[in-house]
Amino acid sequence: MIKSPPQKYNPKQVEEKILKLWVENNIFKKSIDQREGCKPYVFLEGPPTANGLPHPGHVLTRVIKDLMLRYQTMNGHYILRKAGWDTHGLPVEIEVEKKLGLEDKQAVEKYGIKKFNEECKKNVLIYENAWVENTKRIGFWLDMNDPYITFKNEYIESVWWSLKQAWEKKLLYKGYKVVPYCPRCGTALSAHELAQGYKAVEEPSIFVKFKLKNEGAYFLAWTTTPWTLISNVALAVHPDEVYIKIRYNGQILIFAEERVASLLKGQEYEILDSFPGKKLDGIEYEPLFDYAKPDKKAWYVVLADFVTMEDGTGIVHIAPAFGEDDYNIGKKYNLPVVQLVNLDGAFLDEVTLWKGQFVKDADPSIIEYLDKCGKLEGTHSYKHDYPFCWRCDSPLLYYAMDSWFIAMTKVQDSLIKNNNQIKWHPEYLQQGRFGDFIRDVKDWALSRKRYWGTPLPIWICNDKKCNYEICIGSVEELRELSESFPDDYDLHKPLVDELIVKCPKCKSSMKREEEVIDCWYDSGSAFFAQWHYPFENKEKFKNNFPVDFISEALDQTRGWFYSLLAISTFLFGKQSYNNVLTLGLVLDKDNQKMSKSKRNYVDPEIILDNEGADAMRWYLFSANAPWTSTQFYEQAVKETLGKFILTFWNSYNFFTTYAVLDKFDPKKDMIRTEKRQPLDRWILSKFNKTTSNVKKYIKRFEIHKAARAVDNFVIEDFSNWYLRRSRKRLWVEEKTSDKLAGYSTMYDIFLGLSKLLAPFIPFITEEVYQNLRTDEMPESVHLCDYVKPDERQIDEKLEEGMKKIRALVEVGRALRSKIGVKVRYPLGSAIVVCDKKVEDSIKDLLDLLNEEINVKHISFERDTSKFMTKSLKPNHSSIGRRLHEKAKVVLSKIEKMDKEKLFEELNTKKKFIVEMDDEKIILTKDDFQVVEIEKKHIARTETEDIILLFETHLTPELLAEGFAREIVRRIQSMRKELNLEVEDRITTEICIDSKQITSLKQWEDYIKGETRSKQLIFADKPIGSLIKKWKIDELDAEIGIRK
RNA sequence: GGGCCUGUAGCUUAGGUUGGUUGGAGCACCCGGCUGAUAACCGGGAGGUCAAGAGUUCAAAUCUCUUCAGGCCCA
Repeated sequence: MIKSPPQKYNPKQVEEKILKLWVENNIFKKSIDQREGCKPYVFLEGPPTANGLPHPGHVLTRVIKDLMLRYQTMNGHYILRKAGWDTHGLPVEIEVEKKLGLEDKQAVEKYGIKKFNEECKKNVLIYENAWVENTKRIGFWLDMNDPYITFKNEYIESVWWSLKQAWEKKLLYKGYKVVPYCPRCGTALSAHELAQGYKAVEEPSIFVKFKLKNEGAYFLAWTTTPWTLISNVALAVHPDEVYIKIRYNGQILIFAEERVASLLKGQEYEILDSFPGKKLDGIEYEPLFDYAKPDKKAWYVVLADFVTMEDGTGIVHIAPAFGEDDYNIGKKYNLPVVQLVNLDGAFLDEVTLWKGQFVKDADPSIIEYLDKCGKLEGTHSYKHDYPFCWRCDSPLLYYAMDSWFIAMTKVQDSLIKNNNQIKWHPEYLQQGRFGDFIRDVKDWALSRKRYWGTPLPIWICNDKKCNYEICIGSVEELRELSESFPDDYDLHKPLVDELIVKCPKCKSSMKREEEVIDCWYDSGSAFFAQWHYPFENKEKFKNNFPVDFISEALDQTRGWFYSLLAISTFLFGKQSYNNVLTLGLVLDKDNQKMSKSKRNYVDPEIILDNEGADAMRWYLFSANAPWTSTQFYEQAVKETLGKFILTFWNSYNFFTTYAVLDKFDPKKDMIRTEKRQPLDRWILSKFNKTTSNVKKYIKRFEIHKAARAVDNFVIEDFSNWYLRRSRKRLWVEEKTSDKLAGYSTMYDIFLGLSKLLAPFIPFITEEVYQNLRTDEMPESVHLCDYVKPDERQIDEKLEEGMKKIRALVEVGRALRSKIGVKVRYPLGSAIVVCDKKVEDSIKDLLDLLNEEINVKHISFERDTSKFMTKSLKPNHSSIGRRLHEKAKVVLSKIEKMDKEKLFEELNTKKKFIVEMDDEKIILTKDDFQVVEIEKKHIARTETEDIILLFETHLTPELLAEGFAREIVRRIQSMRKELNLEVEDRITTEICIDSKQITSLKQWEDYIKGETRSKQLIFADKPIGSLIKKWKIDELDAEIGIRK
């Protein structure tokens, strides 16, 4: 039996009740299990980095995932939803360092790597709990009992297996590469990490003079990093650009011709010589400093294409240890790599003047020194973007370091091919940002010189003669090679480094490469490592690869989306996902990115408590296209709650209130669709159309359009028109078949809506469904099949007619407002002027029009002639052009005349004479325009192809009826004030002018019926439990009512 | 610095592929109405340099270019 829900909707209360219902009845599990054996729709959860609390951005990705998964489940797919946690990486380490007060890597090692990593592991779990709670609260159904966790032995083992695959395919190699390096964190940064830390800075840049070895001339070079000058080994020029030798300020300088104009603007100099850059090849110069003791030939000019003429002098100083271009050119010319900086970013001891100083801090002192030695030509402050460590904010150094790489460049063709198999949403990312990235793919710098991460499983023989290298791909392999491998093991540092591993070749001991790997590799392995493949679940993996659907925010494009594709490409030669939905970022009210430091961050918990998960979800779905950024603030969610969720709830409440009074039983009382009213069939038609649109939109991931389609249906069609027009049907006392038809329709719609909306707003729909379902139906809305549009119920002609009726109501109300007759007073008649086709489409719906605009009678006409008279309007331009200054007088005379008579006169006599003081002016038809005006007591309006006319004269009968309604309305508002139940009966007493009593008596039955009055008494002193004095227009009335 | 995305009323947005009557809604605001319909509903009003500029065209919010602002990514 349908129950009457609480009037007021309390989101938190309802949602918590539903959460409990799901847990107690195991609904989530049932929703998966009941689809076992159905076609899978494979989902892969992008593991959140568990280093902070969930914020609105995470909520967006998680509810979008949930929507798609619930939708696909209801559409009959079998979906596993394994949760995952990304647990490794520098962010975790940084936080633990802060917590333990450890300043740098030395401090970590002193503290003990074992204890440190244990702390990291614990720290990650603290946040996990907050995430689990949030996930549940927003209604994201995800299997969090059996998540994949990147720090687990099984996960690491799978990752090792994949690395061994790379090793065997000769894709894993050790290289020497200039990488952005954070001296504070003691590690190189990956490209994705680097990208997060660029900041605009203003730094000194300097012009430095390098003296030629055999000539009293100087090369003028320019640099923004003075500290690298100490490790300088060469100068680079562009081979094809023109260089000049000039005399300036008493000295001879060499630099690019193109730079002269901007460098020596307005100053005097003498050009001595001019030649292409390649002429300078090999010319030696004197080093600036003598700290470096290079083992190879150094300090000469080299040729390089990367030298630009955009800034500087066209001569670039080369320090191979501190720049990627520098390193590459150094390799080409066999230049020495002079490295005078240690891993903390400080100068080595041999740099006596600055030893131990952080290089960036030494810049000013180096500049001062160069100046003193006369090697400085000038300084110039320079604005550019410089990378900083995204975690600790230290300036990064470009630093030549050994590192392990995966040779992505070797599988580039396959990457491109696989990318083309993926369906990207939005599409432009495929060949745009992502396509560009892989067309210019670089080898993946995999290793990190840190502690908390998947250890790189590469061991090298300690015997220098043997030097054998192995990559271990399983625990079993490691166990076999190592002495006393423990039963209770943890595949992290320090255990992996403490194992005594025997070289399979020479039996000497081996040492592991000490690095851990980039945690992006961890998460990019999820598609196989979540199953501990290939050690377990081979079948499961096979059935779940490639996955059908992943979705994360836009910033993952070159992060997780890339690492997933990169790994599956070199492992399996195939893409690991078929559809990717990229989500826009969540911004604050002012379009700024949410960040902790700006404090523009809304705590989702507050909104969940105040407005609820459904309102939050609906806002996120409907506000914007998923891939565009969305502003998020509480007021926005509040509006969503008021506008959509509460409208839905209140309509539902309206229906159930009456359905309960009448004991409506969906099993017995349903009226067949064909026997219902046009209004019923119309809303069913609209519902089915909406359903079909929703499915169409979701297929294209146009979630916002799907949500807006339902939003419009619920608010405009269902609540504001269907229910509004159905109210009177439910007020009838008896259980008429029309009333039951109304209930049947409302029941159909609410049950349909609960399913249609279940993936979007899972809580309130469940609440509605639970109340409406019969015993034969599934126990939860989330165990139902999704609604399928019923084409037979779509009736285009009916929809067209209703559209016209609604348009007529709109202009009709406007017209009433214009003529100033309140809707309460009925008008005698309305005339609809239209063609036969339109008449046919609306004639069955006229009751609706009638009730809205309150007329006694509606009739059709084909034209307006009966209700209009023709009249004239002077044609100002014709009269003015002919009569000039007299026009004004003529026009004012015409203005005073009876235009209708004028029209007749002009029609019969073809001319019209205006008498002036001294002349007669003849006006003809051309001087007028014919206009039609309404006859007396007729008002006119129109919409598209229909004209609507009102007979506006109010007869005493009409006035009496209107007045009766005035009285009814007062009594109703008093009933409301007394908080009476709808079915309560009352006694009403009225004191009013005797003339009005007569007219009211004609409407006594009506008044009694409408207000459920047993008695209507006209008394001088009304009594009752509520007595009120009213002023109705100019009349005084006093009304008393009592139960 | 480069690539991509976005910019429409105070706020949130539709329309933009396919150029074509007066750029359409909602919230908020003002006036009026209706109400046993709620945080509702209905009618009217005010509010727009469609970010700015230029170009193509008979015609540009829509196409092209430039600039500006915000965002993302890359250096």
